[in-house]
Amino acid sequence: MRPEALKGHLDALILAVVSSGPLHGYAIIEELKQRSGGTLALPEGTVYPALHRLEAAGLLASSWAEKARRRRVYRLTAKGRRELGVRRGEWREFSTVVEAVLA
Amino acid sequence: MRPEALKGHLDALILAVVSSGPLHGYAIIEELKQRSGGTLALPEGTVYPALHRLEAAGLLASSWAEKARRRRVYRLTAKGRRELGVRRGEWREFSTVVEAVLA
DNA sequence: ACTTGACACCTAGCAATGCTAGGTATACGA
DNA sequence: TCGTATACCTAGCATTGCTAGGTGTCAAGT
Repeated sequence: MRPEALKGHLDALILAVVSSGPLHGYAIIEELKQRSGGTLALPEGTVYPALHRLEAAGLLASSWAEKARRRRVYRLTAKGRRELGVRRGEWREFSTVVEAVLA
Repeated sequence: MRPEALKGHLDALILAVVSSGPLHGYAIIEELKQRSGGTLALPEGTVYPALHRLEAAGLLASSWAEKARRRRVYRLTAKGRRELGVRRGEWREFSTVVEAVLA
């Protein structure tokens, strides 16, 4: 899969993963790999900046884990949850349109 | 729909539209609007550069229409037809993955 | 005759974003 | 001890859709 295919949709995927419960960055990468059956093996250089972007936008909030390894744990904010809903709707519309044109 | 959603998928949409028969640029824009039920109202500044890109990549070929208005008519090359097949497959995979993660 | 709008093409420069490639550091098993 | 996995980070690049501007033709309305 070309990397460009993901553009504009990564944020929604991350929000969806974090909506199941707080996760740290590395675990988010693993979870994306898992849920996609291995297809979505995103490099850290893709995901970490995206997390910072989402936090700056107020859609995620983070804190350093007290124990164990140095981990920044992200959780969904109320705004992030609303945005996830919007993005899911947008995905519906987008995929419907693409299907219609490609068919 | 955010414009970024389209990124990386526009080429496939254009190839699909042209695969039904040669069309000039403006008509391609109209056809995309039509097939998407009005959702895909793409500005010329998006489509024309994309057409040049696709022609430079050897996926489309063009010629000026002899009669009537000044029109550059695009048609699919053999390479373009193959690429369209690849892109359709890629879309399948991509949308499956997104569904799996968003669900 | 003039004006408006649709048709039809083009491009420079911008903004967003995923990736490459590099860096740092800890923990654990061979 | 040495490699591998875990875990974080960033600068700079390449791609790409869009904005905003430009040119010109043609038909219809006033």
